[in-house]
Amino acid sequence: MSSLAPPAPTPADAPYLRGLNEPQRDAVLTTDGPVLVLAGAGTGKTAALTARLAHLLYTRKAYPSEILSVTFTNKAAREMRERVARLVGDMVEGMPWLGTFHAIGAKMLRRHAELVGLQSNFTILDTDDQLRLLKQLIVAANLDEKRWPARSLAGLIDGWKNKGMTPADVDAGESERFANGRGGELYQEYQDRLKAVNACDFGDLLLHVLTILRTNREVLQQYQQRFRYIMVDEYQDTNSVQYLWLRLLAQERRNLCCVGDDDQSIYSWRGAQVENILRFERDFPGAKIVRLEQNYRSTPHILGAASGVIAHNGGRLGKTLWTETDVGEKVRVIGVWDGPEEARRVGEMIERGQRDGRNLDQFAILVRAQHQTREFEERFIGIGMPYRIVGGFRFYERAEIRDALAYLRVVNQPADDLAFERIVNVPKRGLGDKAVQTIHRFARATGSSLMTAAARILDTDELTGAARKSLGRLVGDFARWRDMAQGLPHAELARQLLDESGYTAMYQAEKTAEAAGRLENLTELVRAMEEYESLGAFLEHVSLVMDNEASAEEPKVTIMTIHAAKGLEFDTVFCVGWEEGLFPSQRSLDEGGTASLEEERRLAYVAITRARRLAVIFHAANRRIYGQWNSSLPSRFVGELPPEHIETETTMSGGESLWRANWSERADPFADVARGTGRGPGWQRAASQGSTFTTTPSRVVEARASAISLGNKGRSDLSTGQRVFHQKFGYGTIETIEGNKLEVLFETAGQKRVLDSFVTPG
DNA sequence: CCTACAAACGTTTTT
DNA sequence: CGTTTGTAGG
Repeated sequence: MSSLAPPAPTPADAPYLRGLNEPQRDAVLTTDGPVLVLAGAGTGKTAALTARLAHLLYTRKAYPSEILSVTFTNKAAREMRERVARLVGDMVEGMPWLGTFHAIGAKMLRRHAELVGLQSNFTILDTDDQLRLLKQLIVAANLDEKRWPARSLAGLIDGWKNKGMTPADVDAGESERFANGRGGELYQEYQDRLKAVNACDFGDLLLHVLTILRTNREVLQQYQQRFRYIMVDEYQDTNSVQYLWLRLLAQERRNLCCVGDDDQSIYSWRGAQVENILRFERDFPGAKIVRLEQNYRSTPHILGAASGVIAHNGGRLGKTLWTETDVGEKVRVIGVWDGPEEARRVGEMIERGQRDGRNLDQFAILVRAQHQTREFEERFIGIGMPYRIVGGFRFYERAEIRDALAYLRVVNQPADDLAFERIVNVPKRGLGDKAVQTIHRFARATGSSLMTAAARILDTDELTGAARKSLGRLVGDFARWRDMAQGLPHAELARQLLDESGYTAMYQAEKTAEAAGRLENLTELVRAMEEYESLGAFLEHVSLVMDNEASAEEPKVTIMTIHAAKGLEFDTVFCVGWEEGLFPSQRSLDEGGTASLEEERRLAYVAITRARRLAVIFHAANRRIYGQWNSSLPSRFVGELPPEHIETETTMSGGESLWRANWSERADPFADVARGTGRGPGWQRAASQGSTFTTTPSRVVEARASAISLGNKGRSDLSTGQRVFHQKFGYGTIETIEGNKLEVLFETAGQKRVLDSFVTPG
């Protein structure tokens, strides 16, 4: 720590305090003891947080490595790192514990993996791998995968993990939620399988660490000592594991500073507990509460509109946002006929803004659900308006990226069965279901990995000529790539691997725009690899951190979900689709009760408060859902906007009274037009919609894995001259036995070499 | 084993 | 409506 910054200046005129208001300074300077910073939207939360970090470093209250600083998203972590660097320079380099919960969890878990039965080079599964594995378990448990989809089991397990529950904690009642009470059992099996392949999923990164902290006093103490100060961003989004984690770590020194806004809690569906923030004072007695209420972002009308909506929620900690900026424009509320018109109007307003010299980067369209982006995409393509859609598929979620990573994972760790399975027949090399099943069966019987099983099977006649040749080539290729990995820079290795495996050729042959895009992504992937020390380091990064970094090219309109917009701000914000059933979403209305309606309302609050200068809210009278036209009512949130802060307009004849009447549900002026037939007259030139969230199935049927390794030892129940049955070759007589390999003279198939695990005494 | 076609199926938000 | 998943034929 020789490179520490200049001696601490007197706090009052420290550079990092410049421009901070009273409460912000308070938050920065109250370093010891528990602190809760209630930071309303746009109140300079990040500024305060980074200044606080700088303050701790500057005054040498802690070394960079002694501060635990967690954020929720990678973007937030990156931003904080950058901003701290601006204040304290390279010192930020020495902050290994600044990152997302998951990244920090992974780091800790790698150090203590053996305490939960993993090796430190464990792989982190993506959702796709996770689902494939669960599906296998469900099929193996003789369950109908239609009736009990892997997806819902994944959701359940995720929920349990978010609550800090290991399989042992799942009681009968919880277990009942899947396959008539077999939920807990499947959870246990899943964890066993993960351990067997030395892998863990996202939830494990937190849960395993919690288990380690709970069961290993020395480890806990070590971290309690190390982290002199703990800071948590977006505290309202923390779930139970994260909460338990923090409580354990902060217990000793009690220097915990949490920053959050209960009104912006929008992740309860992912296990986040607003209660965490609501009960902070009880959890940490003597906690200091700091309120940041001066808003530096929006105009009074925007704040007034947002506050009016959120005021309908109960159980808030309560804040009064105020601002010194000019009144500005009222929030515009525009009622349109249908979705396409909504897109058209938004486009026109942006074009007008452009003519007034505004940059396209200053506009954002905020949607409730991903599929709403289509309408705008179509319209913008039509009028040549540059746009960017944030969210959707992350870079590392794209098929080609995951395939490429799977290849690298197998090179890195040949026992990575899930990765192997993913690419064994990609590109198509004649190793279909049947071949994979054979490999699987053998791997299971011998307790070895798929790669090992594949290599052994080559010495037999289990696979037919073509498949055997193909598999042999693949196994040989991997052996060669593993050798190459020793000498070659890993980016170069990846390049050659993708080439020699025929993977790039597969897309080159396609000659579609989509394939070209995929090839580009692969190039990008290889390029990104160059920045990492080792293949292992890269794989870690990619599974945790890599996201679509919108390379700032030309200015574009941003289209994204409200969730994705949290923490961002734009000059002009279009809040679209404010209709009952869409926003608030039907689902939240159906199942969640008031709690989830309030969460929707917080979303509305988040959406409006993204705007600096102008917020425009749209609602359409007709919308197409599943290709069917439906008439829709304006969202109840529209009615909750204080009239003095809004200006309404409607493009339909009859003026605003139309939708007001509509909303009150007395007379529905559109009823006979649209509702009756479900199909209106001539307005359906609308865009399509749909969704893209389903995964490629793998049809590997597998029984439960045997934990016993047979190695090369043969079975004791077989002897030469014995009659045996083989699924493919029928009955035959054993001629020779060599370890686990048999020479059998089959009655119809003739002499074959087979593996003992494939025959039964017959 | 692969390709072509039909039939369900699903639509919130994501580290 | 679009997608993915299952089935029949080559």
